[in-house]
Amino acid sequence: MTDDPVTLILVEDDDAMRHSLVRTLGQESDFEVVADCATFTSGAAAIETMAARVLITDLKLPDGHGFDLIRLARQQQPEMEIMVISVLGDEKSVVTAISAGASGFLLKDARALDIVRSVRDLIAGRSPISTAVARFIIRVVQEVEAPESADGLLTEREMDILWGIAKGFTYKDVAKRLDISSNTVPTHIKNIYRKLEVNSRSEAVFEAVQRGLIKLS
Amino acid sequence: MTDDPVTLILVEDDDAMRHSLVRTLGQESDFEVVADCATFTSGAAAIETMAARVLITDLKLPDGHGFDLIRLARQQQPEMEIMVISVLGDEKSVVTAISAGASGFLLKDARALDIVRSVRDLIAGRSPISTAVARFIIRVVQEVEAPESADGLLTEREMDILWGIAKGFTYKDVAKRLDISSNTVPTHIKNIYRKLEVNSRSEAVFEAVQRGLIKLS
DNA sequence: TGGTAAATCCCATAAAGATGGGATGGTGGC
DNA sequence: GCCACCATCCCATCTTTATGGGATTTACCA
Repeated sequence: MTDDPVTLILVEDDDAMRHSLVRTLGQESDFEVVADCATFTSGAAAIETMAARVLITDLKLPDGHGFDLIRLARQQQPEMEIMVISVLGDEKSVVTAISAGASGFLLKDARALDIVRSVRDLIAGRSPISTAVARFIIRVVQEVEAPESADGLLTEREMDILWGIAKGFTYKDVAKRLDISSNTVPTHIKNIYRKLEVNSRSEAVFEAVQRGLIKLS
Repeated sequence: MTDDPVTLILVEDDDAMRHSLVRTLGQESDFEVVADCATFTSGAAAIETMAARVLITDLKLPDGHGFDLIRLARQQQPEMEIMVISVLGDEKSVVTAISAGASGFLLKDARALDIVRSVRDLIAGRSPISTAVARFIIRVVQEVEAPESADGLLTEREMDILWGIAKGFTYKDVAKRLDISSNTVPTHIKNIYRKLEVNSRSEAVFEAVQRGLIKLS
């Protein structure tokens, strides 16, 4: 079967590296490098003017940041898969690139074979990531999904009340929803304030979110 | 140089798979499998009684969940590197395992060579992750670190006010802090409410946090 | 130049909240 | 059996909010 070729836009300022990539990728019969750019400007122009399946970009470009290129691509062509090939493997670069929209991240020491396979991984919905940078990504996940710390501080009933005020309900509304007297609500509120060391609804909500007592969305 | 051997605890209920792993890992002269267990119970016992550099575990065990084994290991031996080798590659399993403390995650189709190299990656502080599961991890990072979306919705001044009410200040307090009339504050509040489509301070705070307008901590 | 948006100020009123007090019944541990 | 904690209810008072109006200045953009 002759599928549509996999179209690629390549942005890499180092000439030797770029030529090498073009050659490597070009040897694949079903790959087609539709644009190879050495600058942020030309890369942005390519993204804005021609459709492609994959964007491969460096992060350090002479006239702009690769991050912005990634964001532009996300905006212009949401279906495009984005892979970073960079020497920058520090935590900030990695996390920023990923959160900007990159789905793959290879360090520049990757070999030719790895790159072709990585592109195939990418278009198959997988995410090729150099092991050296993956640790940074994992750390983010661990920190974020962790907040099992502060629980049990508030009682179940107090959580109900808290949820109600986060949603902007009045005492009366909350009382009606929980089917209790509207006189009872202020009592719980008082206890919540004492426990969270606050003294207003908005501060309580903020504090509760910060402590992970209230789950967003 | 003769370093200390890399000690490993292996937990895998499938006999064939476990024997294969023991054989593969044992062939490395500097590896030492100090315990190979087929159940959650024996795995937990091993973690609690003997020190090891690396834990390799399956997720699906006959008498308990691999997640709990990971948490136990984190608790008992924080320095231990944890790698999951599993057939379960769904989003929930992956994210749960990672946030529980795993630093590596291989699907079971990985070849012998990959496993040895992955263990070496792991003890070197890197994170071997199968490309197929890496996408899930990336998605978490993208969702979490993303909130660059709704910005510019509120003006700078409105953000000042919003920050004030999140901190529990009254209109008067906010006015004093920003050195404006206390009559001006309600005006901004009204505009904030309109823009966020809410009608109380607490709801505004909640909505603002949810939209990423207010950064926590 | 005219229009729009931001930021400031003012006033008034009804609604809701914050906070003090006190009280009852149930549950679970020591 | 007593004590601590939870959940419930009641009341009163003062403060703060929510919301409606209307107004001015500045600044930027079409």
